[in-house]
This record gives sequence, C-alpha cells and structure tokens, in this order.
Amino acid sequence: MTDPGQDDGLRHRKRTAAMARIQAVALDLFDERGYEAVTVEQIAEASDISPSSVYRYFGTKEQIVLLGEFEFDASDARLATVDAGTPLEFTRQLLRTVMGRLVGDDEQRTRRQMRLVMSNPALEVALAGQVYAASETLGEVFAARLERPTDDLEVQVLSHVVVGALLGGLHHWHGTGFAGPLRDVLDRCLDLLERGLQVGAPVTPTPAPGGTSSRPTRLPSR
Amino acid sequence: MTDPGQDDGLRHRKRTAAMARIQAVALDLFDERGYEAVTVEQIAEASDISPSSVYRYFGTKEQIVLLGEFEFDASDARLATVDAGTPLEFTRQLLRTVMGRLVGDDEQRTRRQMRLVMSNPALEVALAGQVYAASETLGEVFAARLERPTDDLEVQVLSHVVVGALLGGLHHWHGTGFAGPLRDVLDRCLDLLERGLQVGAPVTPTPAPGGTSSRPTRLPSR
DNA sequence: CTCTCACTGAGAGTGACTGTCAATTGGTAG
DNA sequence: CTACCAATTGACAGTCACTCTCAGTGAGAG
Repeated sequence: MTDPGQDDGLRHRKRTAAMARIQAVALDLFDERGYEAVTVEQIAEASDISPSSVYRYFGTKEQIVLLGEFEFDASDARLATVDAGTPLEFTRQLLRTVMGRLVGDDEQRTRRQMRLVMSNPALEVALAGQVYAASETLGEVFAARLERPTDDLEVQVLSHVVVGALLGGLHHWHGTGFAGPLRDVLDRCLDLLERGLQVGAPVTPTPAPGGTSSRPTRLPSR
Repeated sequence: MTDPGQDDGLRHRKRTAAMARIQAVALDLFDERGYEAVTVEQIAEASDISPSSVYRYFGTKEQIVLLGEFEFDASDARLATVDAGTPLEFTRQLLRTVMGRLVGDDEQRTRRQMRLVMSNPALEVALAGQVYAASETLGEVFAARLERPTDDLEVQVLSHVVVGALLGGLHHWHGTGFAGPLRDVLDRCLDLLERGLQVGAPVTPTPAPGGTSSRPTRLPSR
C-alpha cells in the first residue's frame, strides 16, 4: 500500500460520490414525504446502493441529515492554526476555520437541513446530541489552552454557554425564517456574550465564591 | 366520573406504584448488566407488568431513566408563583420551585441516574434532547415575561445560555465525583453568569450592533 | 349489584440497526 | 498483462425498540 488515509484514489472518490448521492436523494425524499415516512431501505434503493452500505457510511438514519454539520474534532490539525485571545475570539475563528461548512459555503443547504431538523422530534434530539458533544470537545480545547482541568467548573460552564449561545442563535435564525446570513447571527450571539448578556446588571459583583480559581480568562495563543 | 385529573383514587395510585416499581427494577438491572444489555421486555417481566404498559407509562426506554428529571412545563401553575427580578434570579427560584426533584430531595437517586446517563451514549443524547427542550420552554417563559417575541435573538441566546450553564454544572458535578450538593454547584453556575463569565473582559463593550433592542433585561414580576 | 368505560395485556407487525460471510473490485507487485 | 492481496460491498438473518389493534378486566358511579 502506498499511504493509508490518502484522500485521492478511485476507491475514496467513489465512496465520497456515493455518500453525496445518498444525502441528496435522501433530502429530496424527506422533503417530499417526511422524515419518518421514508425508510433507509427506500433511500438505499433510490441511490442504487445496498442498505448495508448506507449504514456503513452514515451509521444512523439521522446522520444522513446531520453528518459533519455541527461537529468538530479536537485533534483537527487546523485547530493549532487558530490563534486567538479570549475564548470568544477563539470561538469566532473556530467557526470560520474548522466549521466553515456551517457558516460558509452552501448556506442554502444548511437552511434546508435546519427546516428538516426542526420539523422532526427525532432529528431535533439528534441535533441536540451532536451539539452537546461539541460542548464536550470545546471544553477539552478550552481546558488545554487555559491550562485548567477539563472538569473545572468555569471551563465546563464556559464551553456549554458558548455552544448554548450558538444554538440559541440557530433557533433565532430558523424562527425568523433564516433572516440574514447565519454567520452574522452567530457573530451577534458571541457579541452578546462578550457584553456579559446584561442579565445580571443590578447584582453587585460578588467577590468570587470558592471556585477553583478566577484569574482573567484569556486564552494563551500557542 | 367525579373529576378527571384527580391525584387520588385506587387507579391512579396503582399506576404511580407501578411506575415507581418499574423505575427501581430497571435501574437495578441497568447497574447490574448495563443499559444496552437489558431489554424492555426483561424490565417488564421483572416488574410483573406487560411490555405494553411500560411503553404506555414511559414512552421510550430512555424515559424510564430520565422521566421528569430534567424537564419543566411552561403551563405549570407554580410558575405564576415565582416572582423574581432578573432572569437569573428567576431561574434560581425556578430550580427550587418547579425542579425541586433535581436539586432537592433524593440527591442520591440523581447521582445514580447521572452515572448511568454518562456511561451510555444513547442516554446522553436523550438527556441532551431533554435539556434543549427545556431551553425552548424557558425561552417561552422569558419571552412572555420580558414582553418580547419568542424568536428574539436575546431571548433565545439567554435561555440557551442559562440552560447551557446548568448543563455545564451538571458535567462538572459528575466529573468531580459529585462533590458537594448539586444545588450549590448550580448556584455557582448562575453566579458565574451574573458576573458576566469574565470571558470578554479585555474587549471594549461595543455600542450594541443592529439587534432587536437592548434595554436592561429585568423580568417584570407578575 | 350492575353498568360502563378507562386501562391492561396479548399478539402481530414495522423498521432501525448489527453481525456475518461470500463475492467483488481497486491497488499493487511481478 | 496478470496474479495477488486487502479493502469494500451486498445479501441475509437476527435483535430489539416501538406501534397498533383488540378483547378482557376491574375501578368507579349510580
């Protein structure tokens, strides 16, 4: 073998083409008849592929819709190239660098997926699971860069809050009929976080309870 | 019929007892053999009840573990009695008033559930779904009290952020071997939000981009 | 005591998903 | 070009969560 894990080669290209075809066919069928009403077997048949392979490619029926859209990988090489100050600045760059598929090209496709996901409970739950997994990963990244334990309260709250804010933005985007580019909406979500959400304004800043520590939270850029 | 929706009566008591028995039996079996390895049919048999009824009671296998634990109802009568200033103060009271089961009595049970949930991907996803459903509901409550549309960006971000913070706390609690009462952990999460998370500190507060509006976010108490 | 109807249990059926195995096909060395 | 190897595929059988239907039963009302 030449070099395992190569991205070229007929084999790999066929696989990628098949996956794209399956996704396109499936989205059409889902739009036409509804997610529940379409079986994986029907998708397979309409895609000229065996049901076995559909499962090999996507794992679950939900992943035919969601695959790769709302996840990122802590070991992604591009992560090292992201070099930012605060966790929020870091997150901003992350969205562009590693999750470009979500905020960048082919937004039309993302709208179609969102409409589909929001119209089906099973897909909503699957999306929540995906997003939640992203919180975990983001927590690990934050922990590493802030040099704190992964289970640190502030790290966990921070990562989940950031992801929550973005998910809130996604809901807003969907609820307003996809008004404006998703990229701008998510940017405004991070703006809100940076401004402290203005939700605790009247409360006098308490002198920090017995947490792990509370030095200013700035990400060291590697 | 005397009064539908009554909480007494032999019928209702039987149902409640059966559900409690099923949950107890199921948790034992899950701890013993693992969640995946136990079938609903086995749970039903060990509980002296038909599989049909298990599904009637809980709907899904996951709900046998999760039912009622991480959800709340926007039409809950007790909501009206919660009367607080900022959304975070409101959330604090909410946890005690409506979700007492989570932060209050029988914390031992909650630990057992958390351990189980965190050890199984399917349950983790189900929990995430439950939690994000709570975001939706909380968003509706915030929107109503702040007199803003439900899809308002700040409302959505706020509700998802609050729920995210609590979920982060839950992870911290689990990751640290359930150190201290859950109630205190969740309180510290809300404290962090009140202090603005200190994550955007070095950034000069931008003069508010073209959002929907940005008056001080204080909940009117009904 | 009797009527009634909500709830229960039994059973059949659907579809997502898994594991196995033989056939096939792309990549490579001779 | 050919032979070989390894990865991939499709066919098939099986499991299990979950749904639907329907007849039987027991709680509750008069």
